[in-house]
Amino acid sequence: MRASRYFLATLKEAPADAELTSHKLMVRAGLIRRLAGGIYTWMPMGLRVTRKVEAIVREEMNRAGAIELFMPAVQPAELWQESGRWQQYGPELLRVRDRHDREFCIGPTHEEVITDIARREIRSYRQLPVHFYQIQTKFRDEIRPRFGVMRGREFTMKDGYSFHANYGDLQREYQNMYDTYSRIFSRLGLKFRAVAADPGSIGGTGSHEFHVLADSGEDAIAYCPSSDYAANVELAEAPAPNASRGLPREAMQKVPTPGQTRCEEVAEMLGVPLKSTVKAIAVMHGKEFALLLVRGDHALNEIKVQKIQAMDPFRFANDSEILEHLGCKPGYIGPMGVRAGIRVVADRTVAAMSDFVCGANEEGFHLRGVNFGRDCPEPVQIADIRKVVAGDPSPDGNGVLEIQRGIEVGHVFQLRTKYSQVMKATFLDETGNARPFEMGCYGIGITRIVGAAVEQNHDERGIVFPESIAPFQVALVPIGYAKSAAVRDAADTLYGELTASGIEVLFDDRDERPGVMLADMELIGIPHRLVVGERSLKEGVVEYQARRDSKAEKLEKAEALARLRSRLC
RNA sequence: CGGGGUGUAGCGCAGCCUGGUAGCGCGCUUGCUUUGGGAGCAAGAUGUCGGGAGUUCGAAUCUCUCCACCCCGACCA
Repeated sequence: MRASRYFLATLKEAPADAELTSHKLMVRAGLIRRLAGGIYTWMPMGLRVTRKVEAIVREEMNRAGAIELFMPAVQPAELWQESGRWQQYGPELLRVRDRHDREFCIGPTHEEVITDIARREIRSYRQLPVHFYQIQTKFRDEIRPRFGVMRGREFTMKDGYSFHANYGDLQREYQNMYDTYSRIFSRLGLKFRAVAADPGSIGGTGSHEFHVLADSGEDAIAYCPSSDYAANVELAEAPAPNASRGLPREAMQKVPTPGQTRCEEVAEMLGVPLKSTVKAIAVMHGKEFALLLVRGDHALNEIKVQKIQAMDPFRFANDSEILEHLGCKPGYIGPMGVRAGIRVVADRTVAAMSDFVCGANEEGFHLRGVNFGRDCPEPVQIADIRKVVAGDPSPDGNGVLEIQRGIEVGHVFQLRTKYSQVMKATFLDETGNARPFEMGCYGIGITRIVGAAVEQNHDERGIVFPESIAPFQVALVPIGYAKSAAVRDAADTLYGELTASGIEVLFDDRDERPGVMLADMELIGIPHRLVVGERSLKEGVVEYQARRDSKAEKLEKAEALARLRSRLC
């Protein structure tokens, strides 16, 4: 491709609304342009990248035996009412009406449509198993779109749905997809990790997420370096401490802590370790008020709370509810002297603490030397309600956990019969009985992968695309293209030879100043670069530099060609 | 939805406090010079100062209101 006939949309400065590095770089490199909040145009250069991601995903899905189809983006409300999600999904589902006032939604996902296809088309176990997938535009009206294409409202997703006669076969396909996804992310050239996940609102049982590792990722992953264990921190279990609770040593004592409302502040003021404080979090479950206790240096895991009995759903109590039930404002609350009937749920770690510091339920005061049993009642309920932290023992019993951050780019679920049952999608088994399909569901965020790839691979000069998804493989930069016949001849010839070998070349024939061309090629992140100029031509060489190299290498033209061919063809 | 912030040329910003001719850098157009890391000189074009209402002789500037966007918290590929 000659740059003079293409469309480069590079920018020196990033728009002010971009926060994340990858977002800034994608805009600056001319990959994307924002149309509205969370809605982006894929510019020519960016589209080339997404097409490459799609191609790899498509190839591997086909290899794995899945069959591509294409479902409508606009879906009738009736289907969603049938599955119950028309009510459940909430405002994230973009609902529209047609001219006859019939209701539709713009599909955020396609379980309903594919289940409808299956119940119409598949009648016998002889037609099973089958796995359909598509690469399609989804729309989710996110509460807060951000990070450019990483959390957009409109995005491209590969979603696949498999149908099976029995659970065993679903498990086989689940493993097949787990392996396929691992191969896809490896081919994309990304550092990633597969982790056990919370099945979340889509429902079902087994579930794994695939995360591209990046410090700016929105998710935290707990993993164990000495075993295979890896899980989203939302899910990772914090085992009960080994040591049993120590005996009380201190007498309980009320201490003034004016203005100190956070555990950190109280610990510092009293000169005690943060680990010996207890943080009380007031929540409401319907009309019921409850107190959750976690150690001062731990964080509440809301997903785990959601899962404990009679706590789903819950929300944080507001100041007036706290005042009503504890007679105190937040910042000084604790389990001491709470009215009977208020449920106190202690984290496992807290339950094993003695001589701890907590709020006195009196503004400006905390208590130290507090002990369960002696000073306040034993907690009504003990549960795992905190987020794991680095250094926690691994739930599989091998070593300790580390935490790293990731960007979720893939998710595999075992849906089982969640949709087939409510939507009456059945087949006849060997004995002639109608049974609901066992279903699996497998998603990959195509456009998010592009953002994640940039987030994981960039430097101060711009994007460093993995070879597999770079918009072009080679940047050919002639210096003095218009002036020098020698340069022009050499560059044109090289361009012809590379192109003839099937190599994708961005030939910068704009006759810009060298700095402009080099900076643009680096910003866009093209992995290989050849510079042709009079200076090097006189020495009979061209200059080759890989995007990550710090210096150019002088190579004879034939050698440069041979090297690129052996690498890229 | 709650809390914080920003809207001025295509992009990045100043001007606003203290009302009085709409500015700077980049980009864009034309010409000349330049040509190995985002050129120099000269000449130019581009604005409902987010919208509306109000105060005032006069509003980018003060007041009210609406809107959009961004950042921090509840969602997910």
